[in-house]
Amino acid sequence: MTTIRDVAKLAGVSPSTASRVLHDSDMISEATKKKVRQAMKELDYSPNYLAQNLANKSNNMIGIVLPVRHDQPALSNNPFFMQIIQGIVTVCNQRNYMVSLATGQTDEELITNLTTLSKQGQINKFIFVYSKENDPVFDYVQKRTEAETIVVGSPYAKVTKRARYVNNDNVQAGKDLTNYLLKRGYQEVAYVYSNLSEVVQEDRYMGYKDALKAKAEHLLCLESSDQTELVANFLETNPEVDAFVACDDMTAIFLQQILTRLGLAANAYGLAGFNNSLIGQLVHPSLTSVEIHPYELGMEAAKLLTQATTKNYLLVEHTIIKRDSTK
Amino acid sequence: MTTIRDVAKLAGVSPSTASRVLHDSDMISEATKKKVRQAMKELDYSPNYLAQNLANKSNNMIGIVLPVRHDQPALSNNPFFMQIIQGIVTVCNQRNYMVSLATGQTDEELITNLTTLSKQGQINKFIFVYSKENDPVFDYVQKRTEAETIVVGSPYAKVTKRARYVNNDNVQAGKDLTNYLLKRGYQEVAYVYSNLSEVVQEDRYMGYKDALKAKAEHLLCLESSDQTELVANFLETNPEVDAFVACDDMTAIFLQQILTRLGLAANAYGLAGFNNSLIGQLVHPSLTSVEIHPYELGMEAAKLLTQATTKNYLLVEHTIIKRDSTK
DNA sequence: TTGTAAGCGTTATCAG
DNA sequence: CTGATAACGCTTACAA
Repeated sequence: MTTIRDVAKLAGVSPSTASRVLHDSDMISEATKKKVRQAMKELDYSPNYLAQNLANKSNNMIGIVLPVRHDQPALSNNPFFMQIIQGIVTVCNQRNYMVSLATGQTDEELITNLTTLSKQGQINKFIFVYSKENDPVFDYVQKRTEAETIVVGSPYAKVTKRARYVNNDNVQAGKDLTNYLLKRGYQEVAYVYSNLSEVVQEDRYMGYKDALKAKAEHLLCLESSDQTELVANFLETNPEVDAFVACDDMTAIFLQQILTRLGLAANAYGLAGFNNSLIGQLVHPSLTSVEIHPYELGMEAAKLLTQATTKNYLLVEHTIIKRDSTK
Repeated sequence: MTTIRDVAKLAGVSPSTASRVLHDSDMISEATKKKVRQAMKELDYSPNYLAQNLANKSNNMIGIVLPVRHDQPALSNNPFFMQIIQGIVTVCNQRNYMVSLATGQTDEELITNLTTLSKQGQINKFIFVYSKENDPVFDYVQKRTEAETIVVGSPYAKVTKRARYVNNDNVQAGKDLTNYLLKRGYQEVAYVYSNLSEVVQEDRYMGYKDALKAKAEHLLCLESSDQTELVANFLETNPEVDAFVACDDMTAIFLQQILTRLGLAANAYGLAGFNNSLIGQLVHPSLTSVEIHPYELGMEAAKLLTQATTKNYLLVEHTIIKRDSTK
């Protein structure tokens, strides 16, 4: 391992000078900067973060908090962890931050792990990649630690300087998607959800309602692709409906399967979902969906933590991906 | 932040003694151990890893290598990243290892990031959570670094002490699943795949073939739920087929959709997949599938790296989850 | 069995 | 502008 002393020696300067060059201090002459940088290159030097952090009492680590293992809702609510994480990691790598992970089997275990991470003085910046109501883990971090926190997802708690959010504008997305269907010529659009008590589904529903204006609302609650009867009844009671906005792609696909099973043609109804999941692209007819850009969500969350900023609530754009399921 | 000096002072010993107690050295008397531990408890002390690692020139960090962002195949091949990662993190947290992440937009960027991590002397243990043929990133780590590596997935390269694997026995799983269908009374089982050049699909196919023994093989290549014609033709040419083993749940679901579209009853054919994906449970009829225990895969990978062991190839058990799609 | 002191690689303070 | 020196928190010879 080559250290900053080696660099200094080769460049014929003192370690402190070399250190200053490393940080591009403006109290160093261009001449020596050149010399030192040359030496760094020759020795293929890269600084030791452990030592840097120890000396600085700083730390360039951010912790990603994953949902606990058995938290099915949190896990399935958000099929984009990987992409969010990739976004976070990309930004952090660029900015020379290390990314560490924390999770556990249970809330208690996760809290213990987070405490350890935070007490060791290693990490005082966390990104929660899930968002859920009354999360004891989140509450703990807020109350018992000094850590700065970003949540990716819908805010359940109050937004503060120490608890900031990166999210999509789900209300707007719901509105946009519904309007898109209306513009495509569909007359009566229904909203399909699985659990309205989830903020995301609720937000998208608000947007849907908003887009309808004078038009009548049609609501269908669908939890699996088993519920053929339920859908048949719905179609009978709501014969005017000619399109569906589903709260997510999975729900949309369940509906699609049921419609097929009911013997309806592929394009009998307009159908659109959210999240632009892989499976939605491959299904027949391929599903129009709202891309929510999870990668960008992750990037923004990481940026918020790695730079001075006043923002504490940040919205990431969405995009409607038009496919065959909407005429 | 409370340091080991604080502990030592409170316990009335020297820092080195306190340090020794921290590591349960056997050259310290039980009496002083007790005193020191008491002090640690009182002060709620926990050691600073940065300092420990710096002093030790050791490092208790392992790096998880994610596929690069645009590597769709690697990403969709493996819908279990999150669970694998949770397994890894759980074990590492228990054993006081930190987990760090690396990824990038491109192979080059990822390689740069890994080099940095490794040169800084921070990390010399990596877990690749994806496995792919001729991966330049993997090759780089093998050839240019001293790092120990574990790959979760099918080995593409030679297994060595420095490149170890944790995987399922996919051949056996293919065999087991096919045999299960045969035992259920299905007579002629077909294998459905999307790309046989992927080791996983190929392995499962080998197992399928193995289970058939005297029986005839039937192969169907299906890439999306669009291909209604293709399936109709297949059924015509292979009228004796009464069940399908699909290379994964997604493929199974595509087939299920097409069969429905062809007007066939839900249980006209037996159908089973692999991976026990969420969507397979919710689909109608719910899908029999092989659970491959990704969480355990992650745990085993982490164990391999955090304890002395001679094993360099480890198989994790699979389980057939029986649902409605197989009578 | 315990304490002293040097050192891990870096940075910050203070002199020059 | 640059260089010595002490310090970050911990470990480990070496000494006692």
